[in-house]
Amino acid sequence: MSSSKVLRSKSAPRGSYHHGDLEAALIEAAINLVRANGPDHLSLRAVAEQVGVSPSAVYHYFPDKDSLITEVGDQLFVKMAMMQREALGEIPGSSARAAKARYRELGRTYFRWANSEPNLFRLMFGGFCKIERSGTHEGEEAFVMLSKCLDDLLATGVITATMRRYGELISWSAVQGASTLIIEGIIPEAAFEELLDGLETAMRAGSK
Amino acid sequence: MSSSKVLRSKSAPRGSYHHGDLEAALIEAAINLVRANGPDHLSLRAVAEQVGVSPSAVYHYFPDKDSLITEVGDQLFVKMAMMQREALGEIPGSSARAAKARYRELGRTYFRWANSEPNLFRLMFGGFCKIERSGTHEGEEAFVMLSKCLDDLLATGVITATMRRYGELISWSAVQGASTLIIEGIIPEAAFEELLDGLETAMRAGSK
DNA sequence: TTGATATCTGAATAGTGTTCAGATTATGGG
DNA sequence: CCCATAATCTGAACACTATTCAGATATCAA
Repeated sequence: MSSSKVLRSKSAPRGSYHHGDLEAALIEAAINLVRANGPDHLSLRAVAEQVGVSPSAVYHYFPDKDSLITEVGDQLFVKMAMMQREALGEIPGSSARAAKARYRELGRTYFRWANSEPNLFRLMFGGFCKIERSGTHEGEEAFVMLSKCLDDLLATGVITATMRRYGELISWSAVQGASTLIIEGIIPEAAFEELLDGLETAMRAGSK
Repeated sequence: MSSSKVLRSKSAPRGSYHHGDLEAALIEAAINLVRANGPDHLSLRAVAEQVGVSPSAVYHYFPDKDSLITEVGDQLFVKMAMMQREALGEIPGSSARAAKARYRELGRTYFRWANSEPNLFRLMFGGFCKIERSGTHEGEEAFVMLSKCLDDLLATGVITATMRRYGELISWSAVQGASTLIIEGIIPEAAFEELLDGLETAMRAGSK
């Protein structure tokens, strides 16, 4: 089959030998191919063809295929944090009601991302990208947003101090797990809202 | 490199043209290769070579590579349920203490499986195997074990009736999610015991 | 304009999933 | 026992993959 539409960055001279911003174009093409075909089934040659470049050109920017995938994963984590930030921005206020709404929206955004782009979610959490992690998440934006959200829930009396201690771990784990179980067809989609209900109930009255 | 030790089922005539129980041998070899190299990077030809058979022989038992992987996934789910059953069997008694111990051991077994064989866990929950699921889990053994465990916790007054309602969903999701986050190196291993503490605290006194 | 350097190509190698005609072995009926 | 038939497996082929490397092409600095 003939190569379909070729993607070039806006600042790239069309038809020139040099591409302009090949690295970014390769990552973008890889994201689209993973989205369509899954993280396994990603072909380096298909990525190169999408961009309109020879397969070996890729090796000037990435030592191998796994490095490209890892870079893609990195960008996806950034993108996901951006969505969380945007979601939180739309719910201002310091009332208990607002704090609860922020907490749920944080979870919903996480799940919506997983459910709308399951293949990207699988790439992020399926052992494909080897990102070196600190282990502690005090600096990472998404974790900080969740922490602040829990602080607000504690301050407005929605959750107990005891449960505040487990807040990040339980919330993150449960939302991550439910997302996986749902996109893999193991539990129904409607289970997610039920999980949020359960989480809120659980955190509300964990024994002090 | 020369093909290493060839695996044949015990009842197979060594060196004969026919294998004996090729299907089972192929699945076993596939499991070992996935365990070592990850669900991506599984090679049909490597599976065939392990068993000492030509690549095309595989196609007499599986229409394609994905079908073999799906079959492997199926068996892994059975194996996992078996481990849960064994773990529960070692904790008899109807006291609250025993019920709590069973609940924790159910979670620990789930996590131990994931943490000791991350590549098999990734195969099961990474979108590799296309298993057709009912959606409801009333018949599935692992789910039933968790349900009974929660019934005992309710009967012995460890958890409230309100939280009993969310028991399966929260427990399963949280354990699944924590397992993923830990084996992918996103949170530390020690977080799992902390999660169990948090779960128990949360379920103990959810508002009635 | 002229090196020097960054960027990309073309061809080659080794390995992949999959198909299919045919070789080999087992099985059941006479 | 022997033979036809069916089950099982092989070998070669095809199109595809990641990766390497010598060399072609473009950009940039002097």
